[in-house]
Amino acid sequence: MSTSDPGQTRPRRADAVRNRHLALEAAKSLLAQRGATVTVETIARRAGLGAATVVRAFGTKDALVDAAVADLLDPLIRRAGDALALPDPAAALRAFLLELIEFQAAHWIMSERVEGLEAPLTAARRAELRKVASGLIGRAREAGAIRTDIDMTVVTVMLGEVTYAIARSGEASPELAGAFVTVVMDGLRPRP
Amino acid sequence: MSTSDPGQTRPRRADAVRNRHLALEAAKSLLAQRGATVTVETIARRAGLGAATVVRAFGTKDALVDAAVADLLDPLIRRAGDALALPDPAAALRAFLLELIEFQAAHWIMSERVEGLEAPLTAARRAELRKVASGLIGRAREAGAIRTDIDMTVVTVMLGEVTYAIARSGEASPELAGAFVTVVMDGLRPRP
DNA sequence: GACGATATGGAAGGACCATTCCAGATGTCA
DNA sequence: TGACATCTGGAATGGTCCTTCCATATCGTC
Repeated sequence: MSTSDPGQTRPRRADAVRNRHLALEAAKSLLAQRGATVTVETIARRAGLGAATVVRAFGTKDALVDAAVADLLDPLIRRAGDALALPDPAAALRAFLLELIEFQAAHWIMSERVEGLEAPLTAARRAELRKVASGLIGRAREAGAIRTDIDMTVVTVMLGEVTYAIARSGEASPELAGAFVTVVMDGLRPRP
Repeated sequence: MSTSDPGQTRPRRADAVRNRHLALEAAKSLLAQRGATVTVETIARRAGLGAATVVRAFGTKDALVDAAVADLLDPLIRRAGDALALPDPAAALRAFLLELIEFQAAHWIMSERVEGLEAPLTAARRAELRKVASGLIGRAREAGAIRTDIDMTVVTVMLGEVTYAIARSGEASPELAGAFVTVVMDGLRPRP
């Protein structure tokens, strides 16, 4: 389902497009701040719209959340791609981990279980992110910066869960994040 | 407010005591399995009681959850205490971490944010657990098994969050848990 | 500028859930 | 065994929230 479907359905009215955008931005901001418990009513008020309008623009609240989270993930994916261009693979991985922690700490909704929630857009972005992260890890491994006695997919899962955890803990101070990344990177070094 | 208050109020009736126990056991089991979203009605049905009876036995659903989670934590605290008696501090810490992961993986509710939930009983148990864990970490540190360039409270927080994260990830396979503990323990070793 | 298609939002609908009520059942104690 | 305080659970209550309705407003086009 792409944004425009020329030939069959008429294009949506300009105000509908604008309102959809307003709703999405409001949702992104509030979901990041307060998580998935924000009510549609709250999102609508922030966007300066009626609750009915917000829901109608996406079909259901769940679809709105899906779209908003997917949108939030976009810049993170882009920055992970940028890290792939850095010359030092180990430094790139370290930088990415720190960014991941910062991102998750700044986006409350990222730390919520979304059990059984139909979220195709979010799932696709997560897959993309995982792919880029695997690239970073693989590159560090090829460069000899990561031990090979542990399966690479295990390392990938581990880093994902673990940055999540650190981000979630209290205030996720830079000190804690730094110490954590140091410990894990050291632990991942090939054993002498 | 202690369980018995002799001299003032009469002791509770035997059936009330028994039903409270049934409700608590049902709650423990269901909370571990499905998390805090289980309804009072579900717990009541499992316990073979009416929903009103279950709520009345604890005052509110939140109080019931608090009591149940506190109860679930008890055996874990006991086993952590046992680990303190092991001769090798590093091995004791490692064993405790593995147990912690297994415990959290087996108890869904342990991985839920309980934001703003009044939970004095649970808070007390968590404090106890943290104390024992600090003992384990401190002992390993004194034995020279843990680097000293990272603040010990940071290490404590880190290990807590991080076992949580690993437990939460998918099925928390023993393989993943083992790899994770290995990496973190290696990363925590004093740098050569 | 006018007309039809589309969009809006306040209000109503409907689902879910913790908690309270109360009439009847059950334990407790003399 | 009888009297009475306590306890029980089905039903009622009150609250929250997503979603749908529909009369009104706005847009797009001719």
